[in-house]
Amino acid sequence: MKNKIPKETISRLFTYFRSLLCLSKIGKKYVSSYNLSKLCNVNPAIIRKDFSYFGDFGTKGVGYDVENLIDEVKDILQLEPPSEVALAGVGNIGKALLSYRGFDSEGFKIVMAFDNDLQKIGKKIHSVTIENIDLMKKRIIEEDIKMGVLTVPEEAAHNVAQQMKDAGIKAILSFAPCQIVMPENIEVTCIDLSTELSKLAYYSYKK
Amino acid sequence: MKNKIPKETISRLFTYFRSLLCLSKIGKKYVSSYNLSKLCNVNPAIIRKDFSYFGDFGTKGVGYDVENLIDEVKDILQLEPPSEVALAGVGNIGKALLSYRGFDSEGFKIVMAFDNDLQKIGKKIHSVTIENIDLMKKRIIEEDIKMGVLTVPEEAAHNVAQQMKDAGIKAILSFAPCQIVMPENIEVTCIDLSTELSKLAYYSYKK
DNA sequence: ATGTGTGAAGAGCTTCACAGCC
DNA sequence: GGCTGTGAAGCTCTTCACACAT
Repeated sequence: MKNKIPKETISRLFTYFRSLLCLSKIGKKYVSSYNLSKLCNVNPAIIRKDFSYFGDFGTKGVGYDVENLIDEVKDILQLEPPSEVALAGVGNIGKALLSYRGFDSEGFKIVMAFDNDLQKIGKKIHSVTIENIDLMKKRIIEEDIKMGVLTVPEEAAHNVAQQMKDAGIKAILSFAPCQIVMPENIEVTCIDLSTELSKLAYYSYKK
Repeated sequence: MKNKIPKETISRLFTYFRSLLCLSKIGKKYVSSYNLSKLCNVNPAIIRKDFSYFGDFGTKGVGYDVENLIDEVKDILQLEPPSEVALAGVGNIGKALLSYRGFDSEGFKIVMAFDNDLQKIGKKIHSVTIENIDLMKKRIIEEDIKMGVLTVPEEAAHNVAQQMKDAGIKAILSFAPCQIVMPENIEVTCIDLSTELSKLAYYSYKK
């Protein structure tokens, strides 16, 4: 039962979680893998297998208890307490992330933000005050933050990532359109918006 | 040689493309799969296999001709001419995408943008004038646009996606934190920024 | 009758390792 | 010697199909 868990499984658990919250909101008590599959666009057998990695959450002939499943998933994904995150670069994407609500239930919280633009420093977005990026390393160490978001321009990306590393950050989500090279022990995810668009263009041609 | 091509291969080609442009910029004439692997963080054997799906681009004992490979990849990914894209929702993420440069070489071009905020309508961002979203369907049909980007709030997402579908859009990139349900023949990619952050939090705990 | 949990089969992708060419 | 291109092996994830519980 505690075999290797595919990392796709983890990704899908987030999707299930979203759909389960919706079901909970409309008062659904039980859901079958089949019904969940329609909401999430995932094969029912996969859904059952995904959950079965972590335990026997369902009842045969009935399905899964929505509230109970929500709690189990929360637990698996360790959504509580939320991780504290530092954000560098308050441009458009940075602002979008800072302004995003509903983070409470999502397992993390942006608690500090940095920029090098004096116009921006001191301003407040959703209860986070923008600080001078020169102080970033010090502040991250002070507050013992372990996750960073990189929303700075490409030319600054490597430098800022390096500072995050030096400050003891263990995971970085980057939106810079370039590879961020970090040692093995630091988890890095790069989301390149333009590449995502290009990919989509490619796939839409194929139809 | 023209077997099934893994979709991961396509994703990686975009990564290679980025690195190849860098190599070209610094005047590198040839690159081996090994050197490219260090830039892209991908196993050299995979790189060779990825290219081999499309032809014999390399020279044994030498490597790949950078300029030639760039052209081949451009061709494979059909980056030219760029696809025209319509964007709905000029919030922070919408603005970020509109402001993003370097799209020329990337296979697409945002040619129209829509919002329902009268304050925004008529304003111009990077040569694109924001139009009233009520006119979206008509305008997309007029200009025969086939790709759409959804950067509207969650509550508007389904409605706007539906309008795009009705206007004949074939591919949608959505940043709304919810599943967008579309018929099989419409390609949909959802990027949920908060889920990406949560995933990263999960993986960083595991270290 | 309905729907989970799961071993086994199948599909898809990666890695190995080496022949062949420069 | 150096490096590609590729069959074969290995691995991982998905799908099937059915026993079993309600």
